[in-house]
Amino acid sequence: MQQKLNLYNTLTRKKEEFQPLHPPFVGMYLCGPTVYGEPHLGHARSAVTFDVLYRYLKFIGYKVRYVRNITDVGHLVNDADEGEDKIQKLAKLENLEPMEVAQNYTNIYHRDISRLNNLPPDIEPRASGHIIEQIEMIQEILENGFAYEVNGSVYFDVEKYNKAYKYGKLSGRVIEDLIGNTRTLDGQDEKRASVDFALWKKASPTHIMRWASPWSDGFPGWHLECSAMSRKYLGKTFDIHGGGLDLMFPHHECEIAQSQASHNHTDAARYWIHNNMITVGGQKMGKSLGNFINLSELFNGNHDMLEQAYTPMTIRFFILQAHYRSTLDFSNDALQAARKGYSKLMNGLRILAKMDGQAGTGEPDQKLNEELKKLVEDCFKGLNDDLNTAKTIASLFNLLKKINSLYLGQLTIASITTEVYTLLTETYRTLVLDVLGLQQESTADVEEMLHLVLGFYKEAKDTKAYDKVDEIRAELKKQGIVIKDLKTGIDWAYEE
RNA sequence: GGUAACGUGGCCGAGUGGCUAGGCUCAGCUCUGCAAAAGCUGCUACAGCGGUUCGAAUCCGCUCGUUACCUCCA
Repeated sequence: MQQKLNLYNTLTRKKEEFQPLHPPFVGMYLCGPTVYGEPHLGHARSAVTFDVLYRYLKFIGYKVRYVRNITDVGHLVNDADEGEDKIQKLAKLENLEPMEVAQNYTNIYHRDISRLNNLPPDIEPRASGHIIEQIEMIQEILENGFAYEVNGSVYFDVEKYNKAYKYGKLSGRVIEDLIGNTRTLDGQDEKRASVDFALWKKASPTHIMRWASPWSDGFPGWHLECSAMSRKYLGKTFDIHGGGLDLMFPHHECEIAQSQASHNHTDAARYWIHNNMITVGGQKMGKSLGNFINLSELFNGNHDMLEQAYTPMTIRFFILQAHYRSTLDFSNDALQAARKGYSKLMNGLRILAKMDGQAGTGEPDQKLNEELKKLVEDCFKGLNDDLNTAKTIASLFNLLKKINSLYLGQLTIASITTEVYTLLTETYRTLVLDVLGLQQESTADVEEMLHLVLGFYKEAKDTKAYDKVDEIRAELKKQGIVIKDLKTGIDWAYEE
């Protein structure tokens, strides 16, 4: 590997050089969405952050298996609902099959997330498709003595686990504090301790999402799927586990406990990576506060908080120009600035394409060549330093300044060696397109453009400039468009 | 209450001891038929108060303010 990637590991609270367990292979698991609602800006941040990590790992030579789950079962609404499934609750309201709801939101998630040019994961397992694996895992935990059964439900014994291992090592939680602070919990709960969490819940008679198990007809606990599925596809120990910062506790903490209690007594993932939240006026954007903006709303501009629509690439750039571990504040101003920054970066690509083949034809300017090499190196420094895309984008802008100057002749392109020129263009193109995953977004409207061209066409006909008329026809035909001179006016059609 | 963060110029946002972050906005200049684009220059910074240090936005303490997690949450 040419590049040394350092990543901040939540487990150690330090930046560490990334070294996979079995190079050149890398296993990466990301907690995906619970499909009971449309994806919002927060989902996008998580997806984009880990998409860039995925892309960069592949770019520096690793063979990556990227697993991102779909949660379509198991999350509880809250304690008061006594085990009613989030997805099921919605299904009842809308009179749909639970799986229909899950499928619908899964489709929307795929649609919106892919518009942001996120690569699809290599495996996208569904919780409902891995009930058997989850049951097996519960059995292991029971056999190892870290769980107990009550009335057909199985709970994880956190206090017992804490004596053998240490519960709370990811989030820095101390179990005594947790117990002390949750004493208000209802007394009729089946759990031995408030900190215990469900591995299997017996379904109430009205609960329609249910599966058979050795304990009861029921459904798996809400942290289990990730442990079971990451293990199935990545192994008992794998390299990277990612997710939003809000999943660190209790979700990821419970995952660690489950994995450790069920097998080998080793950590499941070696590097735990967490992206920070999107905020609105300093407050977390989230479901509970109701201050979230769905991706589809961002794309079409239909939301009270939006002054206009923003394109997918504007959103992607907006996310990338901040470091993933910082909170990122949403505002229209920030998005409008992102749009311009994005366009600027894209214009650089167009200019580069026009300059090919002009370098190395004159006397090399040693100083300039060295300067350019350094700017190229800077671009990678950012990525290697805990995936600091903000830094990398700043470096790309510095590089772009030189590219623009070369293009305008303020710097002499002939004095750049072909070697440096290749390095420069390759770096710029690769980082922008392949690693940051930005893509050209056409703002031009074909109909509008044609309207303009047909105006010139009519003008040429009116003035009997038939050379011009023929030329316009020929050029449009190359684009697969034919002009139709009708009695009623001028029209066009796609060539058949 | 427990735990963990954060507070950077008009806006967004990097930066952990000394070297220009960057983008957007604004002003000026170059270029230009006029523009635009691009380049160059400039403008408001490191919440406050102390301390450590030759030197701090960066380390330490206190004060003020904001937030996150502790319940589902990307």
